Amino acid sequence: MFQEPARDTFSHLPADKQERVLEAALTEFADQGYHQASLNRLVAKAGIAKGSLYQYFPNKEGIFRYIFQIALKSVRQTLVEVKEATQDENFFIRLEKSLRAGVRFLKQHPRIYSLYLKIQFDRQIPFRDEFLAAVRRHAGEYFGSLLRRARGRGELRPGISEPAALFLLDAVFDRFLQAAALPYLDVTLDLHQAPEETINRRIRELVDLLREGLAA
Amino acid sequence: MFQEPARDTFSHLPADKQERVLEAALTEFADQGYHQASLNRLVAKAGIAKGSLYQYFPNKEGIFRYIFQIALKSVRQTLVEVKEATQDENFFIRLEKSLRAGVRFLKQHPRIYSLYLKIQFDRQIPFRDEFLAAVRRHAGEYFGSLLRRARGRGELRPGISEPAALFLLDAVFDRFLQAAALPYLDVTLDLHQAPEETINRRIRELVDLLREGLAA
DNA sequence: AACTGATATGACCAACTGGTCATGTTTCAG
DNA sequence: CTGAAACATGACCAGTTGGTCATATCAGTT
Repeated sequence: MFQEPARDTFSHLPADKQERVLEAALTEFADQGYHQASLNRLVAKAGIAKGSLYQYFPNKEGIFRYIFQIALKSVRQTLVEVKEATQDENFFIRLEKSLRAGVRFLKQHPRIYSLYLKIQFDRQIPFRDEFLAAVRRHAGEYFGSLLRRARGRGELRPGISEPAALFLLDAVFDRFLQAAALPYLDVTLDLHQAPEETINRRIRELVDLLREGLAA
Repeated sequence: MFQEPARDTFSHLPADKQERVLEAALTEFADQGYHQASLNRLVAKAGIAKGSLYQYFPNKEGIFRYIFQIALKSVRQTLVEVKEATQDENFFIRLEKSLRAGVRFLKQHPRIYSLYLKIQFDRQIPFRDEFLAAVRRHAGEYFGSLLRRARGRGELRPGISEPAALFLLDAVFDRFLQAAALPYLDVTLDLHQAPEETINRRIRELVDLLREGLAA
């Protein structure tokens, strides 16, 4: 899917310089999105010359792709870890733990999460479709795997539509993280910058609703 | 919350000219978002001179605010209509009809919906917080009203957390519309440009999950 | 016809963008 | 010590942006 968008020069750089450039790039893209990101600001932040940037990467898009690859790798790793760590537990417990892991990721990597949101809602990012498809595929595989395992163990109500269930989980999960990351996006949960205890209580309430439903 | 961002001159304009300008502005902002929107393109689309635009509005932000007000009014009206039309029906039926109305709105006003998405994920839109708060408040009041009515009639499982339920509804609703409007945003439902019959089936499946839950 | 205030116009401006490139500087093998 | 390849640099470029303004045109009143 991705060919290497960085030049050899970049990989030969001293590690701390690479780090500085990647840090600056991640910050700039996460703060500004793709189009609004300014390479002039980026090089200033990284403390390198404009020309050097073009020795490391072919163009703006190349930098963006490189950053995105790193971000995606980080997400993938987290998903795998949670999946393995909860392998033998009950489905709804796994949901809770997945949500908690998501919130943790978001606090540890706020810029990666912000980058993801930017991609999601800025059409005309080059290759945006590829990027989004990759992320969604990961999420879909993750929840799909959890769902099938749960069904195999008889933890699910028979006859429910798997695509619908997958959609529901993805929607709630995604929105929960958004609400925890951004103000104004949750109606009444006040998740934004809430203490961990509050967040965990909300997670339990939500999973309870998913498990038992709303109806009397 | 909003003072009038358009100049008198604009309101004195012949209706068809106003229409042309507003059409062009809505299209440009919906397609490009706030920052990416180009006033040069806008005036070209509207068929007016650059200077004229600045006779009608004080600046770019003023145009944006004006467009947003119109869009919000349109959303508000739709919500009120659905609410009144379904007043006496069962809560879960109302949910289904709300979702269907949402999808209908989205097909009829794709640019308004796109505008909303753009606002949601572009920090640094001027007064973005005001805008988002206004939208969320409407959604929250709508679902809150439905929920309280349902509880009053004993249609809800006792003891469920209202904020959590509200969050759940808002999340599913919002994501469902997003999935219907954009490709790549739904994992497996394939709502994007799906025929109405498919969409309605998915709505029923989803509401069923919300009603009865996932657990065996 | 003459005057007047509202409206229309597009050349123009400073600021900024992504990207280039001639010219230095550093590194290191022979 | 020499030479050449790798790397660094920032002035520079064409293009675009939001916004201005002197000037022209129009509509309506006297």
